[in-house]
Amino acid sequence: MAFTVGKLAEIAEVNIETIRYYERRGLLPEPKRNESGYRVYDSEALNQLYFILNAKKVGFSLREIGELLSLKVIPDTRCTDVRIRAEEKIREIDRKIAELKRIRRALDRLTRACKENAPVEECRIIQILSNKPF
Amino acid sequence: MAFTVGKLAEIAEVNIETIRYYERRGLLPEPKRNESGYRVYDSEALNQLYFILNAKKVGFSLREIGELLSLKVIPDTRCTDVRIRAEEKIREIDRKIAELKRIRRALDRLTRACKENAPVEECRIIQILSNKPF
DNA sequence: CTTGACCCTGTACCATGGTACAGAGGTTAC
DNA sequence: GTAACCTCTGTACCATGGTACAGGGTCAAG
Repeated sequence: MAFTVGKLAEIAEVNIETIRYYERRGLLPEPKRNESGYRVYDSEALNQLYFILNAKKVGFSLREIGELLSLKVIPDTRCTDVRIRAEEKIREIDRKIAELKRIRRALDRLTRACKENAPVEECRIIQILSNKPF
Repeated sequence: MAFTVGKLAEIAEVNIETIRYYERRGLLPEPKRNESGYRVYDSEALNQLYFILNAKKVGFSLREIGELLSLKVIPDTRCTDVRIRAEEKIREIDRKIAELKRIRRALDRLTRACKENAPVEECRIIQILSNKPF
């Protein structure tokens, strides 16, 4: 139930430096220290680390994760406050998907403009991209 | 038909430092200089700058743009060689879209787990994210 | 002939998310 | 008791894509 930083890193499958980095960023609380000044973590710290890693996986930046974590300390915070952020993130992801689809269509048009065997000087893809954007 | 760097920046609507940065990165050729050592650009340089900006917009990194540009100098390059890169980029974008959709679904599940008025200590979103990832 | 608006080079700095030391000290195994 | 391995702090470095000076020179208007 008590880990050193190396053990925590091993369990969470994360670089040891990353843990110290998260601590510096204020995402992990400063842990207790043993007599030699070594960091001593408990399972709560492990869960908070998992939270950071999972929140990252669903698209939150470290700054946003910090904000989510600080909600916990603000008195009278409701689950809704967390949910609102998740919903805003969903909208952000939807915007990104739309943007990527737009790009995908543009690339599709470009590849269709390609006359396979033309020398690169006549490459329609390059020509189109060399024009002033609208 | 001959611009200074400031004029080029104005026409292409890009920061003047960005142009010098692209030159350092080898994306823009070193331009001619006038008697005072000022950079002198022509419309070909403008088109190459447009190419960089447009290629960026369709998702190519500056490194990849450099590779596309160097295709032009390799003898016997065909338009297909450019097209192949565009198609690889399409696949990359498709992977990104799929990943974002996966994330979106995960966030959807999380928000549905939320019991609106629960205090943050009982927040299901936070609880789920605090578990070991699969 | 001075003021303002350019341009030059070189270097430092920004965000983001880490990673990699160096140089010191602590712990464990044989 | 010493080698191998852990941890500590502090700082530097990585990629990516720029942006912002400082401290100089140049040029056009009035």
